[in-house]
This record gives sequence, structure tokens and C-alpha cells, in this order.
Amino acid sequence: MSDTKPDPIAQMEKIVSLCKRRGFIYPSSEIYGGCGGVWDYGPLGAELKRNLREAWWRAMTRDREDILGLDACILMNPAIWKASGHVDTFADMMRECSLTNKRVRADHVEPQSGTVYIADGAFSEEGAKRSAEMQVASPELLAANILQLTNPALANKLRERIGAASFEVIAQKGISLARFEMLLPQGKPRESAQKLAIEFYKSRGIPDPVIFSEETKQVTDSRDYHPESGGLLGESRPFNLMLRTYLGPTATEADVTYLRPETAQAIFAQFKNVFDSSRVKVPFGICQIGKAFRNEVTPKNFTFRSREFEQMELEFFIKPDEAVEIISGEVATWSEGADLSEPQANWGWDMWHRYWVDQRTKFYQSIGLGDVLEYYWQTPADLAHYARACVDILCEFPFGTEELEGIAARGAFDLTAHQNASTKSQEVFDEDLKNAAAKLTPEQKEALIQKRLAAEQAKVKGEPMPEADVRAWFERLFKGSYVPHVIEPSAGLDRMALAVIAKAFDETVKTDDKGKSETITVLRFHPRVAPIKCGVFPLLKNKPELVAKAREVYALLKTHMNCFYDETASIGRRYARQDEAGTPFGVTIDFDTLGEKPELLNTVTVRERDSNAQHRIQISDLLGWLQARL
RNA sequence: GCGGGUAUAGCUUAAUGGUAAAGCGCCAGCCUUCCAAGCUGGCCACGCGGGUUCGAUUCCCGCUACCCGCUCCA
Repeated sequence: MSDTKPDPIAQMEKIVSLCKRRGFIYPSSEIYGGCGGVWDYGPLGAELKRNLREAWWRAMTRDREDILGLDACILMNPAIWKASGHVDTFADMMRECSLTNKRVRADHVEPQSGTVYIADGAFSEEGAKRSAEMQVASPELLAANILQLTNPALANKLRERIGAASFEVIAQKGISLARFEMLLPQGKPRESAQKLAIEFYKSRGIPDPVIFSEETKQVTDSRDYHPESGGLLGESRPFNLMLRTYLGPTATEADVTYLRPETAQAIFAQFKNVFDSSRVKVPFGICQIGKAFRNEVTPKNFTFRSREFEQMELEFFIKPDEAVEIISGEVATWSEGADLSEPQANWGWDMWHRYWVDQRTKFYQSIGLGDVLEYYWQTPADLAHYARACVDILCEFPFGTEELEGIAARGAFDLTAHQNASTKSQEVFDEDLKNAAAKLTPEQKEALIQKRLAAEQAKVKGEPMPEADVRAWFERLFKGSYVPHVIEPSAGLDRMALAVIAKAFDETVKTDDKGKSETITVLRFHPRVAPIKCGVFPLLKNKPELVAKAREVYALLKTHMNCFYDETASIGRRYARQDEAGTPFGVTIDFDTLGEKPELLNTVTVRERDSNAQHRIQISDLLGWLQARL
């Protein structure tokens, strides 16, 4: 492995290039000029993704007894997105601040009064001088600049003739015609706005801005300025990161629905069906893998943030801490060094949350990402009001350390929201709880209620639950009924695939005897996720016995794992090809296999990608040998 | 969404106002007894649209995509 930190941009370019060259990832719709923020997986990428998907699914479902799978549709009743809050947050008319680009809901701007400062543009002193000197090289620039300075009326005519966009392009080298307008904050002098205006024009590429003309005006009860920054707000326009579509032939507004922006809501919406049809008890989980869509403003970093992506989400439903306390007499909370290996009946949400962070970490270790992980524990200020805790599992990419997975403790927020919106109960009945609660004295019950009331008062975010609601909730609880709480590990499959590729990517420069050096690229995938597990090669192509034997070995292996047969070019080249595809093992059939040395009859060479080590293995042992290492 | 940059073969690059060169790769053949050997032959490109021009891959404009920075990320 290389020790030096490579240039991150060059590193990403190499990875993108390799991905295309070897058939991992291609730009979508490339022959038509592409499609922004969408990427397709080629043959190797599809295998890699499938391996990751299957590893996750196996870890969640088959390796456990307490998690069930679900495969819900991308299209759902739009009421789900209303209930989840997605529509409300993003379907409104939004206005964007011209200074800070912050967005506010158009109907949330309170009327404001005060002094407005306006600057009509600025030019660069140095730039103006320079363009005067450069008149031969750039007469249009000079013309535009001089016109702006000396004859704004004529400049406007020029702008009309060639169009604002062209004019802007010509003039922008030394001049910005952008309008700066802001409402002065109460008690701030005009100079503070001038300072901001200078910064504003600097950010538009003018290093030493001189403002053309300034004016001030008084406004009363205006809704056109950002409540915090004071910046002029742009036109209001609909803003929603959800992709809209129409469900039904008429395609009217009444038929609008959305491509899901996350898979999680389907799990909540189907919670009762799964619970009622599966004979499970809380705690248990429902997991799902599927596509989700977000109309991202800025897709970036290759596949890291795309508009269509695949999520792998688990909703793990647990008892509210109060229920745990009633049943077990105590609630275990996390402390450093706590044993997280086996879930316990007395675990509170905190322990479950830690448990899932631990479980997910083990998963990442099992696919070879263990040593590039970092964790970010959201502070109370970061957290959404309904969330109790959230940890981001981050991974080191060439472009930075970015989120792979979020593990949130969301309380009963989601199921409660759907219960309220749908008017269908999302409660479960817990007989143990009912029986335990029946043994409580009224004083003990009241103590539990008081404890909760105090906790509500101590909340950092959100309104405390009214006492009457708290008492009603406990009444249901004492009868054994509650809406389960949830821990949500939510991972992005495409990000995971990119992380695996970036982690595996390795380049070394090799110099041969003649002093000729070349760059060797190897994808050091963990064998478990490698798209091709094993290459099968006859040592030489023009010896029919070798080819026939190699085809035989290939046939033996290919029904058990993804193998690749290759007989062209030299054996070294074939190894190199597979190195670049990340294939961990290569099997070579040589003359000894055919019995040139009788003691080696029916043995093959297995070559390991990472060490170049070679092992002589009996063909009859080969499958087992390989499977033990995958 | 804003600002800056880039766009030539599968990949990496070159040259040019008169239709494009190379390396690597890939394919076929020969050869080759284990880490990108060699020989022969072959395939494949100026992102899209418009303008200027006798002629545009080259100059100009627009679009699209990607990269960088800002913004956003429920």
C-alpha cells in the first residue's frame, strides 16, 4: 500500500476512470449527454453491490431471529409523506435570500420596517485599469466596462441588444452588475451594509470592488427581506426535494404522489401488518433494502450524493423505558465498557442504541471497512426535536470523511405520527407488561408518572407533553399497550459500494529489470465483497489439454461462486487484469496438473491477489479451500 | 441555485481554422512452462445545438454532463 497521501482530486479521478474502464460504474444515459446525479452500475459494480446488499440482508435477517424483511413499493399513498413531515417541510413556496442563499418559507416572513440599503453594482479598480490597457486584446470588455462607468443608459441598450446573459459575461471580468439590497438591522449604521456589499462583490470575483451607486430607502411592513440576514428575498418558488409523479391516467394535481425519499416510512406504514402476521414480540426489527429518490440541488462526489440511490434501513422496535422499568424493575443504561454482546431484557433505548452502533461497526469490519470508520455523535443542538440520539458512522473518502450510515434513536415519533394521521392504532399489547403493571401499587405508578413529568419539563427541544397526555399514556401503558419506540440504523448502499472501492483502490509503481516502470492498480477488496471471487487460467492457450482441464475446473467452481475464465495473453497479464478487478484468487492449470510431476497430478496453483503467494492445491480440495476464505 | 474550471478512442494524453497522433487497453492470430514479454493484424474519438467562416475539433454563444468552492442535505 502507498504511504503518501495522494491528491484527493486526482485520486477521485483515478477511481472514476477505473470504475468506468473496468465496468463498475458508468454515467447514466451517457450517449445522450448524461443525466445529472444518476449513475449506472456495470457488470462488476452490479456484483459488488449485490454482495454488499446480501451481506447486509444476511446480517440483519438470517443471522438473527429478531428481524424480519420487507419489500415495499416505491410508490405509496402521498398521505404517508404528509404524516411523516416530508411534504410540509419541502412542498411550500420558498424564497431564497440573495445574500446568504438561505431559504425561508414565503408565508413565514413577518413584515419588517426600516432602512434599506441598495448598491447597484461594483467594478474593480484594478480591473478597469487593466482592461483599458488591454483594449486590443479585449475590446468588448473595455466597451462594456466603460459604458457601465460613463453611460449606463447606453450600457442598458447594449445589454438589450446582446441579451443580459451575454452582457454579463462580457462585463463580469471587471464588473458585477448584481444588485445588492438589504434591510439594515435595527440600530446598525449604513456602513455595516456597505461592508457587506463589498464582501458581496468580492464573492463575485471582484477583488477590490468600488461600488457604482448607492441609495437608501425606507420601507414599511415589507415581507421582502430575510428575517435574519436582511437580504432581499428572491421570487418565491416551489421547492421540494421529493420527486413528484402522477399516479393515475389523468395526471392532474389530485393524482400527485412522490417517489419515496427514504425507505423507512414504508416500514412504519406496514408496521402493524408485519406485527400481526409474524408472531413477533417487541423488541424486534423490520428491515428493508430499496431505491429512494431525492431531487438533490447539488449531486456531487461521484455516486456519493445521487438523485436515485439505494438504502438499507432497519427499524428496530423496542419497549419504552417505562415499560422496561415496570417489567424488569430497572432500566440498564449505557456506561463505558458495558457489555453489548447480547441484548438483555432490562435494556433501555440508550443500550439498544449503543448495541446497534456496535453491531453496525462489526458489519463494516466484516466487509473490510473497519479501519476507515469514524463516529460523530450529534449534540443535543444537532438533533431533530423528536430524536433522542443520533450517531453518524463516517468513512474516509478521498474527498473527505463523510457519512455512511446514521443510527438514530427516534422514540415513538414516526409510529405516533402515522397513528395520528391515519387514525389507525399503532399500539402493541404486551402481556408481560400488563401483568407486571398489575402488581404495582398506586404510589409506584404515581412515582413513574412524576418521573416522566419531570423529564418532560427538562426537555431541551420541543414542547413538553401536557400532564393530561402523560397520564393518558401511562393509563394505556399500565394496561399493557404502547406505541413501540424505535432505533433506526439507516445505511446507503451506493455510498457503501463507493467506500469499499475507494478503500480497496491501491496503486503501486513497479520497475522491471530493464528499468521500465509502470503503475499497477489493484483493488484490494475483502474477498467477501469482491465481484469476482476467482479467476481460472490455463497456463498456455495453445495446449488443448491445459485448456480442457481449465474449463473443467472453471465448470466445477462457477456454480458456487462468480468466476472468470481467461486464456488470452500471458499469465502475468491475466493476473494483472484480475488484480484490477479486485479478484482475490487466481487458479492456474499447468503441466503439473496434468501429471508432468506425477506427485502433483490434479493439483493447481492458487495465487493470492494481495500477497502474490502461491499454493498448490488438489482440485478436489479447491472449492472448500476457496469457500473457507470468502 | 451562485461562482470558477473541464469536455478529443474504453482509459490517459497530443496536435490542428483545411476531418486527427500516440501510449495503455481491447479483439484475432502466432508465440509463450506463473506475475502487464514479443511479433503481425484489427477495432474505436473531437459531448450536444447554434453562430462566424469557402471551411470549425480549433474562435464565439447556448445547452448538457462532470470536477472544485459556496449553499443545501428533512
